[in-house]
Amino acid sequence: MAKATTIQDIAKLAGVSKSTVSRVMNKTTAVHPEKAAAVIKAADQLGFAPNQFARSLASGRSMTVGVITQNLGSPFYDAIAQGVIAGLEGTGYSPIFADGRWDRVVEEDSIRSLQGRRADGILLIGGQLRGTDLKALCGTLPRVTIARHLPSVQHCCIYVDNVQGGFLATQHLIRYGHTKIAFIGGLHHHSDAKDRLAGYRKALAQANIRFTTKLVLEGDFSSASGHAAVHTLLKSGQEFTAIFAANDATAYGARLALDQHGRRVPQDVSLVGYDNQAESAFMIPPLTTVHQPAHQMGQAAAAAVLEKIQGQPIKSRVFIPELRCRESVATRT
Amino acid sequence: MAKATTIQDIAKLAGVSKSTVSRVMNKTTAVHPEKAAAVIKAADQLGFAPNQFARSLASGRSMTVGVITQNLGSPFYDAIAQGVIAGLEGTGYSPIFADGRWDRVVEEDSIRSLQGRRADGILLIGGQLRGTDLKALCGTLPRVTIARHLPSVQHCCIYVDNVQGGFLATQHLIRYGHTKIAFIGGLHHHSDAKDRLAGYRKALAQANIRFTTKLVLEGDFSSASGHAAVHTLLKSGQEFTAIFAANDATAYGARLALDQHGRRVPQDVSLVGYDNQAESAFMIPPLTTVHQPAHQMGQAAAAAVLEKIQGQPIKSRVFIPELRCRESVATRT
DNA sequence: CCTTTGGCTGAAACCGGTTTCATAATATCG
DNA sequence: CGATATTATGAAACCGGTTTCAGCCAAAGG
Repeated sequence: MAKATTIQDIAKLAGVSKSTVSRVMNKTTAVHPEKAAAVIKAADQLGFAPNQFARSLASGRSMTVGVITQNLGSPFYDAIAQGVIAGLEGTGYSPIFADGRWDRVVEEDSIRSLQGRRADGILLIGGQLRGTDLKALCGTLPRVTIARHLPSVQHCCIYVDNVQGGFLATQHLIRYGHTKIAFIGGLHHHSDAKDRLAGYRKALAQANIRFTTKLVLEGDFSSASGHAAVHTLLKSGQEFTAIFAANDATAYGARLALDQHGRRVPQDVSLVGYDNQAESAFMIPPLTTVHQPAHQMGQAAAAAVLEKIQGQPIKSRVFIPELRCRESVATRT
Repeated sequence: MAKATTIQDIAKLAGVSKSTVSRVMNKTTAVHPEKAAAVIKAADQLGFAPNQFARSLASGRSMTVGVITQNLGSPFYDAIAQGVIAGLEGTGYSPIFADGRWDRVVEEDSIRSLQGRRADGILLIGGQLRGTDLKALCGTLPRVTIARHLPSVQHCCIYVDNVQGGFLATQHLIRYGHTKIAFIGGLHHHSDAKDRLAGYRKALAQANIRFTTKLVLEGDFSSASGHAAVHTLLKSGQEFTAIFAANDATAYGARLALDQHGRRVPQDVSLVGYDNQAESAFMIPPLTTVHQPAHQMGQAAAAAVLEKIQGQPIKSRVFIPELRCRESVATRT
């Protein structure tokens, strides 16, 4: 590669010292307008792009925030990541991504790598590490956790109330007269899935409906698992008139299986999902689901970590999910 | 933040010079085993994480490849990005992402920013910039374009044959007896959409079916646009027995609109999409669509740019799309 | 007219590594 | 045993910026 143009080249061309060039670029001190103009002209002419490494090394700030994702590809987490990008836009900070792949060891490596890159702050989307591990690993490095609630008080978390979401979905079905409501969960060690199940149980209890494990199926947040779960459920002979799926993808699979067994939605079986994935509004019938303000959470988290970098104290924030009523729920016949 | 430990601290603790520490860390030259052990022990003790900025500044290599995306959130482009991540895994190189947002100016800024971060290579997923602009901007910096075909010879492109994809989809419908096939396109300035339309026309011509603009609708790759297009089509009174949608999202919208107008799929109208999005296999009925090996393309591109960084010459590569037959196409009645 | 104030500016130190170079210590060889 | 080849190592230069510091010069004040 032809060596990139440096601040020194510009200084020579503009007939000033490199200190002056730096001052023009950063507007740290007033410089004579005439010289400033010459510098800018020279920079333009040479197509100058300051070496971020040198800049960061010298200033101590990297102007980046590390974002740890868990296997992109899930609509909910993708939306959060986009919110983060949007929230960082125009702030001078850039995100650098590292993938944690829902694996404790990989996640730890990712954080170390981000530290090596001297990220000014860290944003964790989901993740496996415990609060204490994080603290040990990051020290005083500003960090914010998204879509996960860590009990530790001083740790800032931006998350959704999944218990409430599960409650809303189930309550909605109960209001339509359903009492035999199946729940297709997610991975049982995943806290979101556990919380949604808790919300489901809470709604049941409030309506004096007996909870039975026979109506809770294990899934893994995939459409295939929803499909399989409905097969299992139908084969079990257990009666049900409604299904609450732990996420929309699971609901899609469930919907297909129901169709394949001649059960109509919503006439025979009502269905509620979770996530309000883009495709859900165009399912047949359009899927009633629980909306999570993923994009806003991402933005809020970006703003939060920036504030923390600036030394301001920040507090955790819980977002409230909302039910999006469409056409996959009907009164029990 | 408490100042991080530096190579100098370790040198002092281990009683050697910083050159020696560097040598131990990088295994560039043999050092006395005893001293090496002392260095390693000191590094461990102090929890040393080398400053990537200093390292990159000194060595001139950043060990990163810049990836320019266009508004994450589209399944096809997301899959490519994941392929890139997978392809870089274990190579020592990390991806840094920058969003081009399908905007020429933003894209140019992104490239500059990546140059500022001294990326060793650049991977462009989609994008707006012309080949000559790119060349002017990047100079000799290794770069590979994914999912777009630039005429310039020396420019390496990893892309799919969209004409062939459009051809396959349309031919499939023709084989099932359809002659009145509507096409719901994408943005008409988008080359993928244009190519798919060209494939559609090619299949029609080969079967001696007259092409009419009355059966091609303008969409924007969104479900809403597919939904609207079908409304328009039905209102126009134009007869049709099949629809080829420029992507799966569009097909979802079309499917819903058909349902709302009492047209059954596939009995009344056959439907083919494009992208083989994850949800498509769980649509009702499961959607026949054109599969693009997005993940593999991402991996191939990552491998290509790495080779180019190592100075090896690389050539463009075109991937062939495949039809995934499911249940949304039936013989014309 | 001389001193003080204040705005600009360049020289130089510094950030934390890598890498070159010279040198001291040791090994090999005739 | 003396000369030469081979290691191992530290000193110092360097990467490309930022930032401190001192100095210059012009305007303001006494």
